[in-house]
Amino acid sequence: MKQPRAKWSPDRLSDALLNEQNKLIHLDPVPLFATRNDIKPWLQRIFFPQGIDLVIERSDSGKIIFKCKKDCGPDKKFSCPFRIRVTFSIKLQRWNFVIVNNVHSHELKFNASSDEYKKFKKYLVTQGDTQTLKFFEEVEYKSKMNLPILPQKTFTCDCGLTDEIDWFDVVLPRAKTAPVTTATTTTTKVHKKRTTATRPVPSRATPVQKPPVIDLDEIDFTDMFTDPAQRDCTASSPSPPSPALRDTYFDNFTQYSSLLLDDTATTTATLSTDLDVCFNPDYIFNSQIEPLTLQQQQMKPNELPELPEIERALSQGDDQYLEFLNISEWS
Amino acid sequence: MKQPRAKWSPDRLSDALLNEQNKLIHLDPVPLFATRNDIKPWLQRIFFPQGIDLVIERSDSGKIIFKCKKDCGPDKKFSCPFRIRVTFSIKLQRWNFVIVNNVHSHELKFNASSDEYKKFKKYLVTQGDTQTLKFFEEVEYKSKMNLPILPQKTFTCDCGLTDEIDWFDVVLPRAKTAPVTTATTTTTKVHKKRTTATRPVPSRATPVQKPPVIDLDEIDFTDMFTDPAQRDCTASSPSPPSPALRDTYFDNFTQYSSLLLDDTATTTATLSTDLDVCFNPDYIFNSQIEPLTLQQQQMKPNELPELPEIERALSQGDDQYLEFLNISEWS
DNA sequence: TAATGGGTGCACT
DNA sequence: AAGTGCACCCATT
Ligand SMILES: [Zn+2]
Ligand SMILES: [Zn+2]
Repeated sequence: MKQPRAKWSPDRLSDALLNEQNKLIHLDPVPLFATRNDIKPWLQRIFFPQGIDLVIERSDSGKIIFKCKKDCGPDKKFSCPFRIRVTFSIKLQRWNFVIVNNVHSHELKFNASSDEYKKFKKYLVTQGDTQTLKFFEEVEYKSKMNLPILPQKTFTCDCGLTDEIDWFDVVLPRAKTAPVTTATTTTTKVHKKRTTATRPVPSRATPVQKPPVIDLDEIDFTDMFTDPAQRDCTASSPSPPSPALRDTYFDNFTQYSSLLLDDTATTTATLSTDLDVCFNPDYIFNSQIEPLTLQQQQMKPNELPELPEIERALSQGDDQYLEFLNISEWS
Repeated sequence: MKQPRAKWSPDRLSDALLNEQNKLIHLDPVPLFATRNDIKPWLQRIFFPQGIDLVIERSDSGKIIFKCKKDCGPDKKFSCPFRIRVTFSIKLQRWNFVIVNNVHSHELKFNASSDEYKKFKKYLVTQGDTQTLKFFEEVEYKSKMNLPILPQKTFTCDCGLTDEIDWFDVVLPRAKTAPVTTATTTTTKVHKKRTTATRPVPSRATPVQKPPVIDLDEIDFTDMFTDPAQRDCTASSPSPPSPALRDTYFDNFTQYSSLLLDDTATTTATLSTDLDVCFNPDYIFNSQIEPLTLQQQQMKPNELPELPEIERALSQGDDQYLEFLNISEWS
């Protein structure tokens, strides 16, 4: 495992794409797929809203390589390096999803007239997936109205502490390398500045090594305990959160950070409730053959636990990964 | 129709490939094909013995573009320009075969271990085409023995009039441009020198603008009327022709040349009897729906002449083969 | 399948 | 980020 690797839940895809431009992004958890043919639609379900039109570059019974569809004129778009490598693990009896080269040589723009998109919608009709169809009706509407498709929940702080703030712009492992005290301080700083400073988000079309952005989804637990079945994936464009709500965000975030940094904590439930792609968890976790375990059934989908990589590495004794995380001294 | 175009019967493929390197080669007549899938094996049947391993570059319901299979390492073989364009004519309700860019960027060598060839043989088994299977057994044998696969019936003359001789190296159109008198003289010259002068033929791997060769098939009508059913495509290596037979060859050639050069001649029937690829006309003209013409039925394919290897070696100056035969002084 | 040229998705090898 | 054989496409006239 030479290249830096980060694991992200697919329902936090936006954050993964924004924040891990120089790493392999391991998407996990993913559903079990009845057949190879179900994989592409599942990916399209989450990548179309990102403005990424996927096609298969190469495939066989144990592997599918996806890339961006070429839709431009002659060599207008140099070959885009973005890839998604989906491989079947015989040992684990499941498909692994890894995003490779998370950069693009072109603009990311949803295109409702795309050929792939039409085929995708046909597939949804075939599957009777009205939920997703409704969701994409909204996507098309936003696209036509020239509105942002994804809830734009990120903003930046120009307080000068961006680099420190950036520590929070991660899943767990990197946070471990920062002293708790610094993190706390930074959090406070962000909290104080958050309503005064805004800044345009850099274009996703060009690689950004250290995007100075903070994704508030990290701390957005607002609807954590609402019924997943009630979730409204067709909600219209998000409005800016109220100052009170933002305070809640940051309070939650602070708590969450503390929890994560507390090595005495035994629970690893992260209570991820990201709605970046307005996800329908039923679709993601439930759409395939394998029945949910009792434990899974009892959990509300948006409470599904996400094991931090560090937890996995520790439990599995993955020394290589621990060394990569630079936490060999961790105790 | 901008590019020069020449029409050749597929059973004279060797001549066409040798002599028309800067023209479109229209193969005609061809059988009627029941389905699109029958086209590739038919082409392979005649191009494998040429050392050309064909694959489909692009196809749809009304078109198949063939090119040489790439079997070399990375960019060792620059892309070969050779193409065969097969298109369905709605008007004529038949498939048209046109060879485009009759040059190659690589050696032409029969490869019995080729993947395409294996599939081709499977197809033959499927079709129960034992005749062709037997033929290719012979091809494989010759290949393994490092013997020339095609009857090499062309030879050259070093009398210094090669360029003029070249005028005969055509089907009808080009011959028209040469004065009859010159042509006649040249023919005589060739006749007198034929057993004394040899010269190596340039490799077919590189384009040859004016190959200084004369194809004796032009004049070989020897066995034109023998029974086709008797033809033996598996005949063992040919023995040298008798001097009398050689004289017949040249007499026929003279007659034929005169006919071609006579611009008052209205018929373009070439009475092709070429056996370059040890052809079974039944396969070519009969394997499909279309019945043989009366004229075709009256021709007796298996008496079509096959010139001995030694003749070819002499004519082409194939020193390697002559040395193998140890007959460099043969007269 | 008007004729004729090319792009590219993607599974085979 | 296998390389390529092949076919589903589209564009122009
Ligand atoms: Zn891209
Ligand atoms: Zn070639």
